[in-house]
Amino acid sequence: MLRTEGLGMQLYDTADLRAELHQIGCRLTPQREKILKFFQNLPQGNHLSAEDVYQALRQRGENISLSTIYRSLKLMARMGLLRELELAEGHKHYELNQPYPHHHHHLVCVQCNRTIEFTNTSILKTGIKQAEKEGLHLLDCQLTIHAICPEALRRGWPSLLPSNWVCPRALNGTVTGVITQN
Amino acid sequence: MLRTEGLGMQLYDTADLRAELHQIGCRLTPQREKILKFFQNLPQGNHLSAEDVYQALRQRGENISLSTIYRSLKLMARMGLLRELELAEGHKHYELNQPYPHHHHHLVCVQCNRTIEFTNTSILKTGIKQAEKEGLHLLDCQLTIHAICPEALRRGWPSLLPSNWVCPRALNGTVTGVITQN
DNA sequence: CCCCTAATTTACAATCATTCGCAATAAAAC
DNA sequence: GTTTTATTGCGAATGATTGTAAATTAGGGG
Ligand SMILES: [Mn+2]
Ligand SMILES: [Mn+2]
Ligand SMILES: [Zn+2]
Ligand SMILES: [Zn+2]
Repeated sequence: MLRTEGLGMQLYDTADLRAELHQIGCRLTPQREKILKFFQNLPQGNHLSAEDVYQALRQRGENISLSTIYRSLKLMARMGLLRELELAEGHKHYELNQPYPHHHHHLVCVQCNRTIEFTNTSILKTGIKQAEKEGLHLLDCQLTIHAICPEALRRGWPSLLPSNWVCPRALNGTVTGVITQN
Repeated sequence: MLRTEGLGMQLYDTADLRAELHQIGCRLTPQREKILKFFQNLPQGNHLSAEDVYQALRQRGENISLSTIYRSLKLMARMGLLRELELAEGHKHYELNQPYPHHHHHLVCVQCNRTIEFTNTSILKTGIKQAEKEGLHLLDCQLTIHAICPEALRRGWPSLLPSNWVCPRALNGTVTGVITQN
């Protein structure tokens, strides 16, 4: 569910989580609590796969099974606590769902997967309007801009690039935490 | 590559396809030609998986292997002839890439997968602007609005719905061909 | 036309993310 | 505490997609 309050999920505590879980007939478990807390303490701009979350928690000594990670991520995405993203990599990524005005979108290079976040309020308005027009309840609204680094283009993309070729921009990591204004 | 000419892909014929394939060191094969023609003759609003394309062509007596379908769809998406869509179903969908002003976006119910297309010119402008700002080459730009039918909400979503429950709206098919104006 | 070479197709195996089945465990309602 | 039923964890299963290697074919140059 798209959250329209002005507060971030950081202020969403254990009691709130329990309440919201109970509302839909679910229970608060240590696993669910830890997973949500983990996302709440993650720096902005991280987009993690289920496997990423699994490894990160395991390193902290938490031993939550991968199945449970998958189940929890899906549940929390449905509940609107997390956002499920389809970037360009063959697996889903998750981030904390930050309501308006922190709601944002993604620009991603299909070659190096570098991902840049940006905000744009009119897009959310479009989503609200379209859902209302069709009589549906809005859950999320994501503009994904697929792009390609000029370095890759010069090397012959969209033909196959040499399998060992890595986009130089990928070196800064595949994710930037900077949210640029529209 | 995002195509900005005013013509639809319908007017993209065999010679054009050959030329564009040769430009990137690829060959024109009967398989590729048939797959593109298939999409060019598909009614607006269809979003097909690789398996869908495979079955449809097979029914027409064309025997193209599933592997080839996968590879061709990916190649043509890279070339900008097709658009690769991440709707809500666990597999990719493809449609003919219609350049501006036919460029459109999708509103999809995460329960019944009903998909509604709509146009909005300002979103494409946003995509162009963001890609330029970051110095990347724009490929595609898709607003995907995730929503839920009120019928599903009333039945308890986001808790698990009875496994046999089907959204009544799914009966009209999961896709509508109508493009509504923004 | 014919030849040559590299691109492509094909059948099939393999991979990878994700889900499922089920016995064991543990919330939370009473 | 007891009971109920959601949840976990494990391994197996699934399903979309990709890889492999041999056979085929497109298309450029004679
Ligand atoms: Mn993000
Ligand atoms: Mn469409
Ligand atoms: Zn790149
Ligand atoms: Zn629905």
